[in-house]
Amino acid sequence: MNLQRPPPAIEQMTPVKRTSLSDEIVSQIIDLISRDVLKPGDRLPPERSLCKQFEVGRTSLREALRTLSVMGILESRVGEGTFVSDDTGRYLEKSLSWGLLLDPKEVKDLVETRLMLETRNAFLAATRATEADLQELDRTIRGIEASLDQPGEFLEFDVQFHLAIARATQNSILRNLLVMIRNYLQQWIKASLADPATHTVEERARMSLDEHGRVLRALRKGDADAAQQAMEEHILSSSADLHAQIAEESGSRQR
Amino acid sequence: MNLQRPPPAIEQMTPVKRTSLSDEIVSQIIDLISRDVLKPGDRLPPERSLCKQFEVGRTSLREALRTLSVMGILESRVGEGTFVSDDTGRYLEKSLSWGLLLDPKEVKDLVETRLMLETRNAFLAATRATEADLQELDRTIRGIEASLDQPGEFLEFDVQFHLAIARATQNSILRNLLVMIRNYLQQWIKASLADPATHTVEERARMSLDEHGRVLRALRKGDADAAQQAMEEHILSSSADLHAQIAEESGSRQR
DNA sequence: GATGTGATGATGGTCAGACCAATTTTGTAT
DNA sequence: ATACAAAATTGGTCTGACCATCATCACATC
Repeated sequence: MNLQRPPPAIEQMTPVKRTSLSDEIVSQIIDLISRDVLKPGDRLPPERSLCKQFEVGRTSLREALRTLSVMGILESRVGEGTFVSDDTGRYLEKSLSWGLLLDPKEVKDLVETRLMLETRNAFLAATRATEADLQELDRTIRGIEASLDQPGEFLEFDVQFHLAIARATQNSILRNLLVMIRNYLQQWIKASLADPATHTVEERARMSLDEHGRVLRALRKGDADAAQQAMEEHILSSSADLHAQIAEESGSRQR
Repeated sequence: MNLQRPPPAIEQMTPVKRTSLSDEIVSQIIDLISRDVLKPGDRLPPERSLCKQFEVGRTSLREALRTLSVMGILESRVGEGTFVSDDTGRYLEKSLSWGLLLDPKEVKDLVETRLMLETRNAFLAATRATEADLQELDRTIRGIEASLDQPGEFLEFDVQFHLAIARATQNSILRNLLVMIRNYLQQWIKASLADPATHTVEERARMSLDEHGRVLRALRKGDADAAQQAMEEHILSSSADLHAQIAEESGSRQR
């Protein structure tokens, strides 16, 4: 049939796609969100209204909403409505709640990817961080200091610190990638904090505080290489516990 | 207002959940897959049969299938049926690409991200590439050499070369990220090849051939630093034309 | 006036039956 | 056997209906 086709699998995602109705709606809504027409927390019109607006049946509309819910972009609550999720990227938690676990190999890849992103972000942030960025970093590090014995809050400030650095790079793509990878790893990070197999929570927290401080000092000096190196040490240090955690769980996969 | 909130975010996921019908089906199917009752490539019974089996309406059944499709676990093709995806675990890359969809993509940021990914991939590939990987790289570089005057084919081999390096890292996440970024940039790369504003197509092609050769030699020697540096030079070199292209078009951005 | 309470409406979740479009399978003619 | 057309299969979509949950508000109670 189709003869001269030597270059077969050029994994492209672009080819013409007979877009189904629901997929069309999905991309429209994503577009609205990315252009800030729809902001996190916003409530969408009720399904029956959207049907008329998109000129589709409720089935297609609901498939689209379902898709976006699975992706963690929307949340539906019966009797209330459908809302734009506060933090997009919760996708992983959903997968996990269904018992879908990443195998250890992929976690290793995630850590490796995170190491690359964090170090590069630190490097770039060192030469681009604005005064506002630095003050934000100050705030988060004080938050870390004040919550050494409260794992929940500590973790939150920890995320904020890394996020602030990502923002300071002024590169939204790098930031997005980092946030995404971080979300994937979040559960293991939580677990490694809760499990005193290696360090106690507070030990780990103090080490983090110290390491974060080093990163921030390098950023303040605008020393890109130092910032990169400090971040690398921090990631490797905090990943060590994580690796132990993974080794522990591998094999005891229930699901 | 709400001051008295000492124990605020004890983010627990335990609360009772009124599982919707479709979610129930989702977890049942996932269970079947994880117990190898359903294997990759297997075809599921038609929807109407599954409805009777689960004793639910087709709506709920389809929502479940849709969910699993979004997660990359199932694939539906009209007229054929629904199949268990060959490689479960694609849900990772899927969500990664969605995350990027949520943000307008700046070319400058894309190039910067690509530089990071390509150099890091080259670095890792130098110590991990198998003999098969290296032979694949040989093949593509010979393809580049043979198509210096055919922009279409040349571009194809160019993509293959970088893809082969990404595979050699043995890190599927890094590979996926690279493919994704590359896809976003592809249109600009094409344009910069077609537009002789800076170099002729063949000049550009010959430079690329040379640079690619340098990268490959470093990989063969297993010299990670050299590979990284060669790749960095290559990306910067090939991005130079691209930047010119962008400067040319800047202002005429649609979307 | 503050507080509980019940009715009402809005909204997401589910169902049943039908039709459409793409694909496969079957049947028939060459 | 081969080629082509008809029929059956299957996922995609539409319509209209009903249910369970939640928000709202008027009303009765204290």
